[in-house]
Amino acid sequence: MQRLTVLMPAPLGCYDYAAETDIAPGTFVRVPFGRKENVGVVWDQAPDNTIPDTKVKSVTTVLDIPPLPSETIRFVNWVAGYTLSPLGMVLKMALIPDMEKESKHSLSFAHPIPDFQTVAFSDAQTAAVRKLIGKMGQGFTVSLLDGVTGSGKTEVYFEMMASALRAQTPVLVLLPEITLTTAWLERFEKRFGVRPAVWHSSLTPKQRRDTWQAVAAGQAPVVVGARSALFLPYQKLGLIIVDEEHDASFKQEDGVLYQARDMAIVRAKIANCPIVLASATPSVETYCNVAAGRYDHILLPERFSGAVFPDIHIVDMRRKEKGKISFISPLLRDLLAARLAAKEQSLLFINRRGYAPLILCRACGERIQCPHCSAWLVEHRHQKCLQCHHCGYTRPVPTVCPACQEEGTLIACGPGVERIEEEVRLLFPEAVCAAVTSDTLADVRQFETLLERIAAHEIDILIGTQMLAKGHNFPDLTLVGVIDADMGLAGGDLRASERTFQLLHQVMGRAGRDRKKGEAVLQSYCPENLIIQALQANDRHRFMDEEIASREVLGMPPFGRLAAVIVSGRDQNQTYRIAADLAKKAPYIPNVSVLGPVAAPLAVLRGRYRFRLLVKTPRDFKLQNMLMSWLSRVPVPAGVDVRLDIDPYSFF
DNA sequence: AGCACGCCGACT
DNA sequence: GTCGGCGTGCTC
Repeated sequence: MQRLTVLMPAPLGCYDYAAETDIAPGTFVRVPFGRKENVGVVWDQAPDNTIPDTKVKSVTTVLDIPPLPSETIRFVNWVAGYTLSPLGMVLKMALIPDMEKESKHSLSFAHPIPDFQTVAFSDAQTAAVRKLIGKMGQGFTVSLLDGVTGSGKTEVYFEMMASALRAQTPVLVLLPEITLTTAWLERFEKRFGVRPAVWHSSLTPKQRRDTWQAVAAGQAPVVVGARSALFLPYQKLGLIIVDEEHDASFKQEDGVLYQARDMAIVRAKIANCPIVLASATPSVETYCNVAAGRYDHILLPERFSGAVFPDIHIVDMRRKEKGKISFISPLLRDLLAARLAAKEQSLLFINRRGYAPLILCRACGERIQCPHCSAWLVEHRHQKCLQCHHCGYTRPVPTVCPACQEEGTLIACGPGVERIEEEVRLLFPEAVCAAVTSDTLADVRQFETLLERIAAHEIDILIGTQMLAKGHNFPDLTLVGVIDADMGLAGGDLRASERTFQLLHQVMGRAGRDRKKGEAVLQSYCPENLIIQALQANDRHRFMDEEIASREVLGMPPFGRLAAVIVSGRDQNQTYRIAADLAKKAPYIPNVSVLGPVAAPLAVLRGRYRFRLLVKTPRDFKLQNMLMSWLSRVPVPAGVDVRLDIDPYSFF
């Protein structure tokens, strides 16, 4: 009898089992677990000799499923160790729900044709292509493909993919979920003659199963997916592309907390293959890695096909005439009118859903709050209700103030998409406008229908959130208005400036992508802000250099490392006691600081009180070991939850 | 994560 | 007197 370890897709570690013969790691097995039977994977960990033989049960069946590749096993181990998540939780991300269910016909994706379409390149693009292709088959390398919107980044990395396809090695392309649209897939099909395999959260169970099995069988030459596609069972990856590398949505914020861009680099290292990060506005982290010589920098300097960055007008909203409640400045109004006259399209960007972010009583000052979260309720006039954007709580709009019972004293404060839409309809009743937020579009299908309507010029003025900011090319769109350019800076967290800069740069890039030169209007209450200035000058380096300098002075990432400890519970006092106990028992290590606890910015979320501690360490510090030994010395009662977020992006 | 066991409120 | 609420504890 052999003893081996089996890992199951549950928030647990490995369990020991007995088997007649040795079974190779990666093999799928069925094992008794509690009073049930589970599917698990034979793991590469050593058995635990402290478990007596009497407790060890036997493997029931060896399943006829292609074994998990050893690279996937190593990757799962690495991610679990880095994020301090239970191994089985990470394994779960690498499997599909009904592992035993067999697809009727094992699906294989058509092989993309490397030379299906030949593309004419500029000199800069040709040089970039040559450099990138030179990295194929040379082992692990990281390159930043850095080029503004319209510089032809996609076409350039398509050439590198063609090279991987000729070498018969699978390719993974990671995209932010929102960019993964028909438009991207059509571009791929035009270049390679077939559609790639796709992987994202809204696949049906059958599509999921078919695709997983095709990847495992080596029958998916190209997979295009959102972050979870990293965990598919690739046999021998030849290339990874991470497009829109700076996008904050690569950070998974629930379950296992991981940064998919960073994990993609780890995955490439394990596969010993090249990885390319592509962006028009690289993240501070990536920029620093380039500066330090860790990543190769491949620059595409100009906009391809003569497209140019728009002319930018800054409007100081502080000089607005008193008493007049208008969110659209006279300049923006005039430019919108000119676009309508010229039969061109405009986009108004406001990154806030609903009608107004706050309802205030002008008699008693009451602000209507969510009963479960420390957040204001947002008025949604279309749905005739107030909503909490954090927990989903909904209530009707009250007619009297809930605090002082006065009638007709409640006023809506600040703008949201719906309110801007209302103002636009008032100003331009003849224009066709469309509000675009996650509440007006139920699914990907509707979003794509809308994109088609925009492309067909059925809409004159678009009003929307960041859904509209990313990677959609509308040739007739020549004006972008940013209603509140300072909005994203309010929270003041580590990456607020960076995110705002990237988002505004991206949304302004929507204006005048082809031929026509566009215009952009930035409405700001703080026009002297560096971000606004750098955007106006179209000078990314000015912003980045300053941002990097300030991170360096403060020892913030990537010059130092951060980990957040989030303590939550229904009992405020008990929760705080645990958080305080953690702070008291924090180890003293030179250059390592433990800050807090402080009430989280969202102090109550879904009825749970939340306190945060922040660990700040030097760049090369072994954060995980310190966290593990620290937390093991603090007993946590049931009802209180302690979560770790390594390299946090969100500070709520 | 499941799925038990276990101890307190409204029902035949 | 039982049915069932979900709090806590275990699964090799």
